[in-house]
Amino acid sequence: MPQSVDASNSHRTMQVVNHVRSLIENGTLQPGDKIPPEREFARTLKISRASLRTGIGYLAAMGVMKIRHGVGTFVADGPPDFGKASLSLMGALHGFQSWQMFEARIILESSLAALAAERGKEEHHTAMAEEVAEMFATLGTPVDYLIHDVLFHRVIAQASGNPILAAVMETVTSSMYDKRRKTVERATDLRESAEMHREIYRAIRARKPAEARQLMEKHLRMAQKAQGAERPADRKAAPIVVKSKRA
Amino acid sequence: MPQSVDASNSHRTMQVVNHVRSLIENGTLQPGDKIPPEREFARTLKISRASLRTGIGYLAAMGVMKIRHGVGTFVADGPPDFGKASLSLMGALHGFQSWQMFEARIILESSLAALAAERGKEEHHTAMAEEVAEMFATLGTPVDYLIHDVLFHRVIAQASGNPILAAVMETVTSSMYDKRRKTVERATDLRESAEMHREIYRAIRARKPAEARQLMEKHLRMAQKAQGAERPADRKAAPIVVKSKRA
DNA sequence: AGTCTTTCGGAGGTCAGACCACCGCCAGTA
DNA sequence: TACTGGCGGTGGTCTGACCTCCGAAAGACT
Repeated sequence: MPQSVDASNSHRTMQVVNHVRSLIENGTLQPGDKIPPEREFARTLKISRASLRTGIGYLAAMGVMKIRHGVGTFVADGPPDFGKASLSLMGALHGFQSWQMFEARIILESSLAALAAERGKEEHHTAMAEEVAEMFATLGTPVDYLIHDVLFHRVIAQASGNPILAAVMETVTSSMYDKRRKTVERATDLRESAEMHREIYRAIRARKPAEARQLMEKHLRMAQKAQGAERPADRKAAPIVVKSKRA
Repeated sequence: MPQSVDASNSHRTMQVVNHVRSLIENGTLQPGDKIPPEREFARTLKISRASLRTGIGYLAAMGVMKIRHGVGTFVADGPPDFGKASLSLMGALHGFQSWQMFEARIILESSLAALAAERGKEEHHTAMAEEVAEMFATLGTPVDYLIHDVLFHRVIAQASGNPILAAVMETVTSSMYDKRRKTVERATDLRESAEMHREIYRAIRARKPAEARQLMEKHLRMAQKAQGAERPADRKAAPIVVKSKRA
């Protein structure tokens, strides 16, 4: 596949996207930078403002740009962020199952935990410890507990030193957030959960990858069970379709 | 979807996105379906055609819709497909390293191989065998070889029975395609590569998850080395930023 | 009759310019 | 000093006309 990008989008849109891409690649545009106002930028590229906006919109949809009404348009600066929304849409569209989400999460996060155990720095350990402490402190308020739970996992992703995997994990987990928030409400054993997080933290801090991986896996499987999202017995295979890359 | 999604997008755009989402969720819109012409759809939603287009563009950027100039706009039907373009953009933006790509790929694909060994159906085995055969048949033409290489890995992803992981893998690998194509040109040991694929196939067919995982990992590590994308010695930690979910 | 060519309608793509909505800042006021 | 109103800049939306592309029906040629 020579080209790249997708065929779906039209000429002008791609023109904008590619222009921005080159600006980023040659360092002219850095994360957090503000791009020129639409009117001006459009004049520069010699296209209408409408077309420019289409292109910018495309980039914003992919999380590369952040638009702030009345302020300006900026290059994304925070941690990489694939379209969070996309997964939930895709889920509805392709009928992703809950157990598949968990499976993906288990695979990603246990590896992430192992990597974090290998590479985590002091500051990561500190951050993790703080979140664990917060979890114990919020055992009484599930909603708050969840926040620190999520944060804890996020720190681990950071500590793994692999932003790609971290971003993927973020995408997957964020699409489960809503469901978790409901489940957490009637959770009875937050204490046990917190305990497990603490163990994971210890394994990572002690630089024991295998142990961290195993504990994380155990933790997530338990969470999966708590949410009744186990994989059902065997299922019919989906029709095997291995499309050529060509559109 | 109560929570965030992203703050980046404006009222009308989200209106369109949410409308389409509900149409998909309640089954009115199926993969492959054609949505009404822009002018008509815009009238239905009581918004301008321009705004409608912004929303549709957003969906298209995320791979949920496919737009065909002069024909119409359709709901994506093929395998799930996160914005292929996005990763390469994000890569340029956040400076993803080659070794990180490989690391992600190794983690994903070895797990995928293990799952495929557990769940692969006859048809998957058949398809894999075919691709392996094709690989041996195209040892002399690297470009063609690569095609079947990619296809082989894709079948494994299919066989894993987890479309989410498959989609993620696809996103990661597709962003490496270009580089691989160059590397393959001067490859001297395609035969060895083909041989490894054959072994992986055997392990999967024999339903030996652990073995399949290990072989896949070995295979990819070798590919990584061939491309000189190993992880350098130790690096400075990135500043730890754990943003709250709230925008 | 069968096939190639032309035409045309429908669908998306682009454009221009006016006007609306939002945010941040600064001057003026209490 | 602290509050408040207004202004300028920036993104958001609308209208409506025109362009380009694709596919199929209609017509012409063999």
